[in-house]
Amino acid sequence: MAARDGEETKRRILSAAEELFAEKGFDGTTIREVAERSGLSGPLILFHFQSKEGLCEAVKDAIVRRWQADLGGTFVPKGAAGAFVETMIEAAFAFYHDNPTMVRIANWGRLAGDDAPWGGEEEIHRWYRASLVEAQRRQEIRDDISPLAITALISGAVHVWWEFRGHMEEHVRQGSYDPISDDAYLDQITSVIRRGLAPREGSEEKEA
Amino acid sequence: MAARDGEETKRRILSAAEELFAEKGFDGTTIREVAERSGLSGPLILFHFQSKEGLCEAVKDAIVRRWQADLGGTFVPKGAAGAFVETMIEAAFAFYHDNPTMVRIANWGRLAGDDAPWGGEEEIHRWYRASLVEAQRRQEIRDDISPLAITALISGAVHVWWEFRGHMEEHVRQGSYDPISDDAYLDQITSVIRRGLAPREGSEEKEA
DNA sequence: GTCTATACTTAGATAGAC
DNA sequence: GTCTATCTAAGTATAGAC
Repeated sequence: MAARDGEETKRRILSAAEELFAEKGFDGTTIREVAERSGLSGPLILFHFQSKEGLCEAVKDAIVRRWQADLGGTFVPKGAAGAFVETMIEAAFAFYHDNPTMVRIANWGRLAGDDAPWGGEEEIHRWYRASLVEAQRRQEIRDDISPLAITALISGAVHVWWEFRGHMEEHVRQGSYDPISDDAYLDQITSVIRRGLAPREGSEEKEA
Repeated sequence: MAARDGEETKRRILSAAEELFAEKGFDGTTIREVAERSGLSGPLILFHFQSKEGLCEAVKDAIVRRWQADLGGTFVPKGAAGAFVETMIEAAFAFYHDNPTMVRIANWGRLAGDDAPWGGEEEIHRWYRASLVEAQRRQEIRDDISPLAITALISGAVHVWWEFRGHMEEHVRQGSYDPISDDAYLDQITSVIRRGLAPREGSEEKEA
């Protein structure tokens, strides 16, 4: 069926596999399913990627590569001085929005015990820490909260919003909560976190 | 091997299965593994629970039942008026600490697309919402943040701390962050969230 | 209630023709 | 490079003795 073009074939396989791995996890996906979705045969997949394991690694590699090519765009605002916390929340929020399959594949992996950082992740966290420490030095945010706690608080607020989405929608449907939009949520947590991190005296910051 | 006591046998099976489901997920666990860990035979497991599916449902049921029996203890502080947000953070934090297998099994399920609320979860969320709305009415916390956003912010901060633990430890190990203790994290996020939710004027609350 | 033996199904992977 | 046919291993589940 395919154009007898190795590179194109590999791309097709990777694309189908990434979708399926995101949906059902690595263990929950069979080579046959990847074959079906890509319109190719199982043995051809193994021909190009040696084993299922190899296919998984290739998918992760492809995601990381794509992500790194994109990093300049998403994370570059290193200059943004005063509003670093807002920038960080926004970037995390946008990241989850823009990379759903990567997030889901990472989630499957983490549950399965894979705690190793992905691709350029370390670099980003070092940048987070450095920027937060710098903001603390400049008294732009409180210095009695550790950078790790700030990062976790922000990551958590964003993670839950996107990853518990269906679950929270159930609660909304049952009348436990009133729904709010993505933008409203982003604004509201930004406001809470920003005010919660504002230094004690004087520095009342203007509200958005 | 077992004492030919059906109830005791079921308990053993459920216990082994719960551990394994938490570790590896439902799909990632085989009946043979449950048999091995419980010291019983595969067919005996199927005799008592009909199918693997039946075993999974039974494990979930057992967890929910245990949880509900415990709810009075963990979540009862309905009286705690002023400090509701603190109470809520503490309860969530303690819950993750005390119920690791339940949390992991719920995580596997959610990733696999099971968004239905568990057991008495709805009740708890209705209580959250009601308590938050009441606190807003009393002007104890800001009323421009939706209860859903507050719940998500708190759940997220707690979720990430326990569920990204190994992952964050990797970042600490690589020098991206300085480590902090569970208690320090709990104190710090409580402080940030509490201050972030404090009403605008006058009501400067005393710090812990 | 519990086990051993085994049937049936599906997964990953290989052989070999084209 | 790609497919069909097939092997082998592993999973769920059943049969039937004890």
